[in-house]
Amino acid sequence: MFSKTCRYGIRAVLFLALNGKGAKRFSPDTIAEALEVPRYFLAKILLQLSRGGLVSSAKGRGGGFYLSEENLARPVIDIILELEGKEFFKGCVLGLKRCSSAKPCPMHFQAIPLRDGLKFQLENQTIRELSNGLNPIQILND
Amino acid sequence: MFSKTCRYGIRAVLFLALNGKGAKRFSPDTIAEALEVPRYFLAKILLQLSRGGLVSSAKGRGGGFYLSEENLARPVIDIILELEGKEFFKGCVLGLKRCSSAKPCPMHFQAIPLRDGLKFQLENQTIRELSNGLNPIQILND
DNA sequence: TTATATAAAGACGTTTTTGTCTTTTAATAA
DNA sequence: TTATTAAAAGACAAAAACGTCTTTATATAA
Ligand code: FES
Ligand code: FES
Repeated sequence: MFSKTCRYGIRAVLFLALNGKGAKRFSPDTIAEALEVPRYFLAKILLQLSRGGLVSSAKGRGGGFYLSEENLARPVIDIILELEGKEFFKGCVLGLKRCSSAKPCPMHFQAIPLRDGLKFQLENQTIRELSNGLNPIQILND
Repeated sequence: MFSKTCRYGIRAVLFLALNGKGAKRFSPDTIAEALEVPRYFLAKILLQLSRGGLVSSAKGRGGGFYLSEENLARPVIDIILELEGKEFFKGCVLGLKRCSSAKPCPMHFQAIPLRDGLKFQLENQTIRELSNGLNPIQILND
């Protein structure tokens, strides 16, 4: 479904949402240890998310990653588009050049409504909303 | 969504379903040219499908790939399970060790119903059914 | 029996994804 | 100002996915 990059990224963002009360900052190492994911790899993902405006960061002593109000107000889908690419929810599931109900491939009407359904949900839910009422253990590996 | 292996494989199976009236056989080259996919790569995919009992083949002069009655009666999902692996429709979309509604990850209730919906459709549709009423151009690239 | 056509097997190469490590830049505390 | 801390940048490497090619086995036709 999602790449490891994307899976780690979503969980890291939610980790920040759940633990960041009071302007706390977190290093990639701290997050990676909590989520049990490769630390250097996660550091790169956080950097990419930072470039995409999905997370905020501060350099130097006392610095680290965190979520600003703006970050929290972003729709969840933006995490996925940033890490999987802008085309993730576009195009034919069988890889054909065009995708339309006018000339549908054999799987079009089975797959596209479901994909569009997920897309709609993620477009209309902010990171804050997704993290609300979430138990911190829900992003942990066991 | 699907890997290239899986996308090429599904289209190749449907090519055989649509063109195989009258016990015709097709070489990987013929199929690859029609579908505009890499021929040697497709040959490997067809071999894997053959091992999985999704397509049939005959060696030697006049041989090639085709679909038997048994092949046509297989559910569409088996193509995907063969080429993506048996775990494709299983497990947590965020990669967590366990997936259950008892301890759901943040995306569980958004993603799992949709995935299960697609799974159910593909389990309950045979290759023959999927190919019925299909226009051959629907598996072509343009 | 011989030539030919074809799948099967397997070696090899390229690209993308995933993962690791070191060096540089910048912010803060003392 | 100096030491320390932490993100940013970038080099490197392993694994998986994607793709190509050659050789071998086998069935059919002549
Ligand atoms: S044409 Fe293939 S998914 Fe729409
Ligand atoms: S727990 Fe993640 S999808 Fe079910």
